[in-house]
Amino acid sequence: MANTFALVDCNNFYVSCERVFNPQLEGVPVGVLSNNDGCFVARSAELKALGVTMGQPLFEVRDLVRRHNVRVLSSNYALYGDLSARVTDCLRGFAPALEVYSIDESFLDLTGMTGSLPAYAADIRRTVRRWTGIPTCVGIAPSKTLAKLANFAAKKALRDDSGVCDLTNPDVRDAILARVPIAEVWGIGRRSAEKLERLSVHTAADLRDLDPRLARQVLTVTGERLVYELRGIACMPLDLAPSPRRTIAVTRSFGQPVTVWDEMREAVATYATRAAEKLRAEKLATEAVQVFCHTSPFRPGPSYSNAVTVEVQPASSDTFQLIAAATAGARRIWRDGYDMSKAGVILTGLIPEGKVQPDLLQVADRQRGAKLMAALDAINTRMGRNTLVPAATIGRSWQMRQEQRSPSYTTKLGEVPVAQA
DNA sequence: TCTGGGGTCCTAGGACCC
DNA sequence: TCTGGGGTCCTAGGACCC
Repeated sequence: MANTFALVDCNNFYVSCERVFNPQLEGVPVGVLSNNDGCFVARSAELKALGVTMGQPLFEVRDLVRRHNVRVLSSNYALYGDLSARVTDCLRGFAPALEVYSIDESFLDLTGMTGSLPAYAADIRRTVRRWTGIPTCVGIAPSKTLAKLANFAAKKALRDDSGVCDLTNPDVRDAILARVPIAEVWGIGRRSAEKLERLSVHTAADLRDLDPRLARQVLTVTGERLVYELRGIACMPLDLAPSPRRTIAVTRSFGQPVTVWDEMREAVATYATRAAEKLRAEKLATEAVQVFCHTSPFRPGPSYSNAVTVEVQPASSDTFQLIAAATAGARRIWRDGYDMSKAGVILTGLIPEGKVQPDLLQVADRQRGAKLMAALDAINTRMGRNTLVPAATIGRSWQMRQEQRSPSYTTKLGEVPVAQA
């Protein structure tokens, strides 16, 4: 039996989240910024209409923002993560199997479903809107790649403005594929689009009709798979139980350039602290800590970029051990005389906590450390993140800017909205 | 003045081994 | 002057995604 996938994607997700709690943002141009208040990462329809693009730096459009009174917000991931979970819960009621693909998208398995698929999709949209306040679009097709493409068609109203696009019918599919530019196909980025354009592949239909062997030659196996997916042959199954993750990263651009070692040490110690928290929250330990720092790629002056990996043996999730490894690494790549713009700590070599082979001579130390970490986590969970922090992380001159953040309406008791009746 | 963060997958090439 | 072949593992870098 042919597969049927539905991709449910939230519209302008971060903006929609902000609007749920602040109705004054309805109908006006709204943008949500990246960390450091740097670039736009979400735009309302009104802001897109003004010509602001995805990833555009705020400073480039200051004038436009003032002239049109654009509401500009810092990102509030606690809020978005919480609403995302509510949307997912709602979707689970509509399909026997579901893959959470990103914070604002899920694939649903609708294989074997009888009755009208578009009507079912319309019901999904209505229900999610009513239960969570979030608007969505739904794309339906026999492969995940085509479901993504159907969702694009629904968002752009290529067929109609119902917010739903069903591409299970081959005739409808052919007509739509011929209208979708190659760069909009899932998995085709800028570089691949350039290569394909040179081969006169301009639309999704052109790629579908390409010789799979040629696709493999130009774009490796992922390109070949894309050709089959576009032909309606599903090569990518639903990922129901995501495989264990391979890396944990905490990286930030600085609010201002860092030029002295002490500040770099504080920043890296802070990132290591946060990374260790994530590690313990997922019951993992790491055997390697990678540290990097670099100057700004956008600014003139001497540039520098370096990274180093420090082994941790035996594997650990202890904040103090990770701080020690990260700062030792950072010291090795640190150079005086540069304006460092960013640094990060990336934990590679993750293993489950239970699989760590402890050093027999240090079992007692490990147990003491584990108790300390458990106490630390308990206090920070109860009293709020950063209630208790290692001394090495104190000093915050390098911290990122976040001037426009909305309250944590759903995740901090003190910021829950109050309704007056 | 001001330009995000956190992931995955694929491949090529080097190290190492027999 | 002449200096194997094949396998595995690891890492760095490229490309892509949201």
